Amino acid sequence: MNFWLFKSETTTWSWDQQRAKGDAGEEWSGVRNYQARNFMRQMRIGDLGFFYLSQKEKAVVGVVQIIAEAHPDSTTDDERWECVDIKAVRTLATPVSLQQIKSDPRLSEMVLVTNSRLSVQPVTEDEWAVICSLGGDAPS
DNA sequence: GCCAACGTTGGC
DNA sequence: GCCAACGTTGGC
Repeated sequence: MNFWLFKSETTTWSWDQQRAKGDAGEEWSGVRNYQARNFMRQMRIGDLGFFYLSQKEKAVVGVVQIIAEAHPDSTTDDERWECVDIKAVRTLATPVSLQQIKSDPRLSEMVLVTNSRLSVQPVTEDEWAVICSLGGDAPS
């Protein structure tokens, strides 16, 4: 089991929209960055991820699960781009802000901190547990 | 709204 | 294959 982080903006794709898709989930389409795509290729069904909102909220707000492994991105004919499907699993009791993440020494190596522009990124098991704890959630 | 960091493109 | 120019992202 691996852990990931998906970055979105409320104005583009909100947590409410993601949750409204229910167990059917939705394609994480539109990624046009090789590093991000390569991480998606490594994802397996059942892996968990955080849903992070950049720009306005700047906080981890929920947990998602991979429900389909990498496949062609339906929003382009360009064969280079692939995406996975994810579904919302639960909302964190308390959103974990970027400020909190940056100020916590246990999270200083997070990709969110060291490479803030990467939109799909890996999260270590330790980082996963810390953020779940800060969010008032059991780390499962 | 600004700007630093980063990725991509294209000329050589 | 290098690198300058350009575009985009995202925190502040």
